[in-house]
Amino acid sequence: MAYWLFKTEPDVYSIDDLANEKSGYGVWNGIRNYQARNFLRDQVTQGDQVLIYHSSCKPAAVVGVARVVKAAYADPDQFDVQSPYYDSKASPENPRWYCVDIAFEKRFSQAVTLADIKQHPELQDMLLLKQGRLSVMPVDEQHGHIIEKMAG
DNA sequence: GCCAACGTTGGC
DNA sequence: GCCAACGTTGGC
Repeated sequence: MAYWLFKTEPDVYSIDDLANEKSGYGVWNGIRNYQARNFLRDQVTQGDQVLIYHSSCKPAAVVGVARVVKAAYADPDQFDVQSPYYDSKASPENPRWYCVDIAFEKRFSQAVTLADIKQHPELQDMLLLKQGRLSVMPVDEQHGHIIEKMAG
């Protein structure tokens, strides 16, 4: 069972928005970065755990956990001319971008901030600290456990 | 609001 | 296919 970290800007879509989805799950779409796309398309599996990370806010932090309920499928927004995520080079026969469905699992009583992670000696190897701009990334299982423990 | 990191675009 | 210019992300 793999761990992932998904970033989101809480102003756009927060963990509370995910928790409040009437359908019981949220569509994780709008990923338009090839490295993140490849993880999403090729490796994110139903049942995987996802650390939800709020970015571009004070403080940036891992705020809770979700679970993948549906593996990658073509992101419908890439075909929607009205959508900001529209991509003229993508077609249903040849999709370029993918999304997954995730279900809210829990919100941490205590968010684990980026500063907390930077201070923890055992978390120095996290991709989060090495590649700041990646929005979907794998997390070592040990690292995931440490973060869950820090959240109390 | 600034700026570093880094991905993408486009001219050659 | 190289690389400069440009745009975006995201922490501070």
